[in-house]
Amino acid sequence: MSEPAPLPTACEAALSAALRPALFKALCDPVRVSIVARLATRQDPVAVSDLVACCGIDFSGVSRHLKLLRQAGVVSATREGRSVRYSLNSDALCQVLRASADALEQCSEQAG
Amino acid sequence: MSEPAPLPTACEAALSAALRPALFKALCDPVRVSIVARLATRQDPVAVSDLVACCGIDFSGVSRHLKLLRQAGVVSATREGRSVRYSLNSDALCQVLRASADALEQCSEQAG
DNA sequence: GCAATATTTGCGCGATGCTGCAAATGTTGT
DNA sequence: ACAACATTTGCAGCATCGCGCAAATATTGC
Repeated sequence: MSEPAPLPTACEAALSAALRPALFKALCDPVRVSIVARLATRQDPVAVSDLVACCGIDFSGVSRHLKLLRQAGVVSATREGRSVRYSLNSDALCQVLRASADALEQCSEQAG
Repeated sequence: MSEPAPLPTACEAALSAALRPALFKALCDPVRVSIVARLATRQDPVAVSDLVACCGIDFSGVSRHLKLLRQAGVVSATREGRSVRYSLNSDALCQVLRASADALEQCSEQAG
């Protein structure tokens, strides 16, 4: 009874939950993608001022993008002296992307 | 010479290319996610009118969302009589999501 | 406390996005 | 050709987003 057979509705709900708009919203802007790409290549956290170069926009804009990415769980911030250094949550991000793919795959397997 | 050693820049570019904003833009709207989730549970293509129920918005809006999803390569459309039936490109979508995760992973492995 | 440096936040502007309504387009059957 | 049904597109309103500039906040060193 704890397993009333997986209904189509169940995996649909699971997929709907896995595909969280907030995450994709974080990755749908070119500037944010370039920030993520930049952070991905650095093991050590990077200061905001070092990210400005790869973005082509003002300090403030970069800071805002980073805030959004942080709120989406994509990056983490730690203060170090005067500067705030950001790092990419690679593992978490990979996991979420793969979980989305898995949920999708499971749905379509079950459907067909 | 064809392999000048993989620079950090190379995987950064690869990741930047893998994380195509257009795809994520397609998935950053709740209505579109529900459409994708709905289509994922159906092996056979679904008509627009059958998708309206799960969206809570007007016909026209659903049609527009489907257009955007189609342009992003997420769904495919085929006309069948009066109606146009949409189906999810599950395999392609899975592949893109996993490719993103792989590119990300490769970058962070190379970095650290 | 003050100046210097690094980042965040407030504000306003222009661009983009989502929506409903109505009109246009495509398709079938009479 | 015409009516009925399904979908798409044009239009306008409203919200949200991304941006630069300037002001505010945080931290360090004198």
